[in-house]
Amino acid sequence: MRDVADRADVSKSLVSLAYRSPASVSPHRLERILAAAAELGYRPNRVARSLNGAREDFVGILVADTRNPVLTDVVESARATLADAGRLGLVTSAVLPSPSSGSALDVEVVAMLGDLQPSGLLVVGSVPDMDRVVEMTASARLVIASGRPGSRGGLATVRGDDEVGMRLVVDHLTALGHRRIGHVGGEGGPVAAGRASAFAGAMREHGLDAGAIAPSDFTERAGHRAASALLDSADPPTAIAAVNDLAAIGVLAAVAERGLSGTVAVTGYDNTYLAALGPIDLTSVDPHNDVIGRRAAELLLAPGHVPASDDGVLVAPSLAVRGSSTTVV
Amino acid sequence: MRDVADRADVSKSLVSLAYRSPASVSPHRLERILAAAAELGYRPNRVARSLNGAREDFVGILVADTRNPVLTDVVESARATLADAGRLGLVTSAVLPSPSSGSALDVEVVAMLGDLQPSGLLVVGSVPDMDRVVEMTASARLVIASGRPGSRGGLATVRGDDEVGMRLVVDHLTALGHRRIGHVGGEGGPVAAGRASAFAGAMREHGLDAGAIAPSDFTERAGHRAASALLDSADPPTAIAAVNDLAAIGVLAAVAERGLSGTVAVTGYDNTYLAALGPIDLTSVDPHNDVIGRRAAELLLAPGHVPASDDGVLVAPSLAVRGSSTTVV
DNA sequence: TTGTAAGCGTTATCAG
DNA sequence: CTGATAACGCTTACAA
Repeated sequence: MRDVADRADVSKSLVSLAYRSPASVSPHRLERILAAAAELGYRPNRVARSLNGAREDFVGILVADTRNPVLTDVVESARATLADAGRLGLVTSAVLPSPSSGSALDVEVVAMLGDLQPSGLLVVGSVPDMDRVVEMTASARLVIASGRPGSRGGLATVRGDDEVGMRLVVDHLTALGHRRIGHVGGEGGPVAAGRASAFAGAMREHGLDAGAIAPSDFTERAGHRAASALLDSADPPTAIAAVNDLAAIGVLAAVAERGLSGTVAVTGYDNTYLAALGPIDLTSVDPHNDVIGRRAAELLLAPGHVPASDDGVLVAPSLAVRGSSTTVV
Repeated sequence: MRDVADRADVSKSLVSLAYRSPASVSPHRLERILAAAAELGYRPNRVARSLNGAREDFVGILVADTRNPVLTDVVESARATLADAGRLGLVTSAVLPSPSSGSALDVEVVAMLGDLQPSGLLVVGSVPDMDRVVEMTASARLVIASGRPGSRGGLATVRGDDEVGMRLVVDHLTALGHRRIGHVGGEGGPVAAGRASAFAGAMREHGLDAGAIAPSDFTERAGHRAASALLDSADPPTAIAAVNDLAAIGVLAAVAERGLSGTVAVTGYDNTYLAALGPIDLTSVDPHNDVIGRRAAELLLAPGHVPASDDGVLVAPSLAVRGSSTTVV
């Protein structure tokens, strides 16, 4: 910085000022400063900036699971929104596989991010030990996207409206004439639990029996097993709504094994690119992850305090109808 | 740090030393220091550490595409290896979608990472503008995993051996009796080009004609179109080796549309979880991304200079045989 | 606008 | 092991 100042024949302070508030530097000196910087290949050191108390002008993005396509969709959309606003988004992976509980917060990474003093923090997905995160990044405005519903009160949250999503599914299936509809899911975390109860609620709204819920988590194998149980029961459903796309693929296999393809309708959830693949062709609820990411980034960018309503922002999903649910009963 | 020193009744210097080389601090003082730190909730500020010239004891991981499952597999494996060695791995997304060329280096992120003075840098995938990256992170030892083959000379590289991979495919298919084998791929970058020429080489080794290469990139749609061209030609192949799993899924669809399922063998590449899905059941080359990630991390961890052989480290793949290629001709 | 000086939290050096 | 001091690259406050 001193070199730039010398070359531009101004003071070190003015160089600093030139980057932080260019407007308050006279145009001709500003130009000289930027020219000198360009010649010297100078750019302000962001780390040094972070060292003094002031919050830095960037947003940290903490991802719970880098392999989950739902989360990476949200992340990329948020990042693009931040970039459009000229704000840097630093994505980091927050979770490390642990021998004991399967996965744990990567404390070191979060600590480092906290030391960087980001002005905002976007947590994408369900990160363990949120209390720790909040504590270590106290400087930042916090928004959670696609996280555990209602895990921590008082935190701003943006997520898909699973109530509406499941209602779309049940509306669609009943419109096709289905009455005996099963659900495969409910296990593996609060998201699954929420979708199961949303399913039950939607069924009741239609005056239908919501008893046929076969426990499954988010995996293909579990979906297959749960669907097998439903299909082999005394009163098998004519349609099955799965908790996500992967489980739905397991359901499709169970249906195919019984020669029921095209007879039993199947739906997934999340509308990942899996659902659109030719051999799969799965009707699925699209939570609009891009919108979730964008809204979350906008909350972080907005001036003032982040509104921390209890429910948070709910993004309305839509239904992507495909071949797996075209049978009319 | 001063507070900890006071509480533990030692000098500030010793607290610093306690964290950087615990062995050189007498056990009983060390214990007192750690106890004081725990009570005060103190941890060394990593950012302040990075500010003075010395390289920091962590590795930055730059990912070219967070949505590419091949790359995230490599990243997670590298991260786990680093964690086992007690080394922090900070994953960041290096590429931002750009209006012009589709995607561009996120210079700000790389600059920030460079300012953090990582001791090592792992670049996963093909990142644009590597010269820029090298320049901005001069402090770090650099290793590239799963990157463009031979893009930049003199850089340490770890990647899958596509020569061997394609030979495994052709060996497998010829063992099943196939003679007319087509390839779908060759477009979309140097990886595709390399696989296409590896395919041609393997065919020649078997004394077969390698002429049937239909241009396709890594997408399902392109795979479908290319396979359609092959299958509708005068002398259609009895087996098709695709450049990756997604293109292979397009190939499967083209095969199915012509009522040739079970007759025409299909193989993919990368052995992503797609290939293992029930309705897809695709034979695929497994590049062992976990090994690639681990080897890359080990290069970074090893003492001394990173060996920068021109070819770099080649990891031998294996073949995951599934239903899509069980037909015996 | 300028120049000066203090401060951010650490590490490094060095004489005691 | 201590204590003091300088340095890392920047921001900020203040007096000129």
